[in-house]
Formats: sequence, C-alpha cells, structure tokens
Amino acid sequence: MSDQITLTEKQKKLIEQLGIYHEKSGLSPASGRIKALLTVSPVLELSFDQIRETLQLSKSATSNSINLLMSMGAIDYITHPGDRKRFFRSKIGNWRDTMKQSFRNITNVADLLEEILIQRPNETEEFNKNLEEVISFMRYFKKEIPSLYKKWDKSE
Amino acid sequence: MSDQITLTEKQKKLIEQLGIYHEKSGLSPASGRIKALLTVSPVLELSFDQIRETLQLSKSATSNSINLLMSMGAIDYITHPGDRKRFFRSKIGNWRDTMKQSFRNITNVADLLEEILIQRPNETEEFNKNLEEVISFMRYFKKEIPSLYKKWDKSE
DNA sequence: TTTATAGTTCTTATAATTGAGAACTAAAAA
DNA sequence: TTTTTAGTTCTCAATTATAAGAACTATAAA
Repeated sequence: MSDQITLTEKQKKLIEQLGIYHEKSGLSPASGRIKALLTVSPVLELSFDQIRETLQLSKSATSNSINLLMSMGAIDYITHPGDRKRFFRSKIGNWRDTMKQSFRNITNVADLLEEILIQRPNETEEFNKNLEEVISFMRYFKKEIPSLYKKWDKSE
Repeated sequence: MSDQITLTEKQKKLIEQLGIYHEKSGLSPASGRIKALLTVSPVLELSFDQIRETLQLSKSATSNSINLLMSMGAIDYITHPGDRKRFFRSKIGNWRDTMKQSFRNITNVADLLEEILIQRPNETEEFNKNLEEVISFMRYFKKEIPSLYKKWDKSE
C-alpha cells in the first residue's frame, strides 16, 4: 500500500527549494519536485508509486512529469530482475551536457541580436556599438567554454 | 492621435522573435515585446503611447510592463524640456551587469546543491561525487568570469 | 478655475497551465 | 483464461497569468 519514502524535514525543505529553482528554469511544479526528489532522496532509485506517494501527486501528473523529464534527459530508469516496476533515477552524471545546454541558451541569442544589428540604422552609433559588444562577448564566451572545462578538469 | 511608429515587416518579425526569447527568460508577453521593441526600433526613445500603439497594448499592460522593466533595470527614460511625456529607452549599455546577473542565477544554485550534498548518505558514493563535481565546476566558473571579461576586453 | 495630458490603479474577462480522477491498455502472473 | 500490475491517456475542474477597459489621480496648460 504505502510506498511513501521517509524523508527528514530538512530533506523536504531542500526538495521544495530545489523544486522552486527548477520551476524558475521552466519546469512545472510537479516535474520540478520530482527532479528535486531524485536529487535529494537518500534512496537513489524510486518507483512510480514511491514518487507519487512521497510527493502526493496524481497518477497523471506523475506519469506526465516522469516522461517529460525522461525526454529532457534529466532522469532515466532501470529495472530489477523479477520486478516489473521501473525505478527512476537522476541522470546527474550528465551534468556536463546539462550545463552545456544552458550555456547554449545564453549564446544562441547572439545570432538573433546580429540579425537585429544588421538592419539597424547606422545613425544610432552608441546603441549599435553596445549591441555589437554584447554579440561579441557572447561569441567569445561560447568559444571559451571548452577551455574552461579543460582548465577546471586540471584544477580538480 | 496615432503615435504608432513605422516598422518594416522584418523589424516586426525580429521583435516577435526577441520577445519570445524574453518570455522564455521569464518575462510576460507584453514586457518581452516592449523590451524587444526598444532593441529593434530605429527610433531609440519612445513615448508611452508610441509603445502602446505600436504594440497594440492596453494602457494597463503598457504601464505595468514599463514599470516592471524599469524596476529590473532593463529600461529607463528621459524627458525633453517643454514636454511632459517620458521617453523610454533600452539600457543596453548595461549589458555587462545584465550578463553578470544571468551568471549569478547559474552559480547561485551551487550553495543549495552543497546543502543537499552535506546531508546525503555517504553510501551513494558515485552520486555524491557527481554532485560534488557540479558544485565545484559552478564555483570555478563563477571565479573565472572576471578574467573572462578581461581577456575579452583585450581581444576586442 | 477648468480642462487636458500622462499616466496609474482597480475590476473584471479571457486564456493558459496544471494536475486530479476515472477510464483505459498492455504485459505478466495466477 | 482471468486477474493483477504498472502505468497511460482522456476529460474536466481549479488555479494562475495576462491584459482589457474603466475609473481615477496628479501635474501642467489654458
């Protein structure tokens, strides 16, 4: 019956906080909580019903959110022999790709800003110069990311 | 009567695209369009009614969005002697601060992840190691931003 | 002093998100 | 073959976000 997992008050608070952070990054409340639960939970692999009951969600919200998070590559699942259940877990090991994705979002706007710059009147000199600088910095930033990773790897 | 400013189809399309980008970053449609208009418009300083009529917004949506963008530091205004109107303009010159703000959002989660790490069981070794790495990279990244700006400045 | 201007604020109306609950489905177990 | 399990999908209700429109306000102009 009760698949609810036991969490300390501290853990519940951290799930809430991390969940809100995920919401700000564009996830729905339910998806954010599930992603957060799979980061905070001492048990790394949780079944559908453990997630559902721990977070008090409906089956539909749980199913839809799990599938969204899987399609985003944020979580995956494993099965255990003799058990039909799937056990979901965070793909935190993929953090480099996740990070790269979020950098891509910052830098991809550079192309759009360039299109804007191209059709601006030459007369708005100071403005255009600032726009040019933003674009230039974004591209420089993008270019430097690999070496940033390399330098971090070394410093580890 | 008509304070609507003239825009090419291309400019309208760019406002739409940049507006959607701003929406994805958390602004409402109206705020996103206003910020985009003040980036694309060949006329840099636009009055309340020029913004309103060009984007076909209600007075309330225009007023609330303008005030939100001002409180965020995304736009400001000037007045011209003998004219009561305020003329709003993009604060694109502040792009370094804007960029820093968006970096802060990425790196601020490090403290939360650290709190999560601290209370995790030692048994989930691999997971904890990954979490540790994310935190370490985020902090390294934050630390490197100033020198990234410096190097970019030089390369300019 | 009255009127016009430049917005602001308040009260809805509409639309979009979100998730609940029930009905359904496919595969495995009995 | 029937039943149970592990989810999925559909429909709908509730909440939330968004902005329209009207009423209001403060300042300046006439």
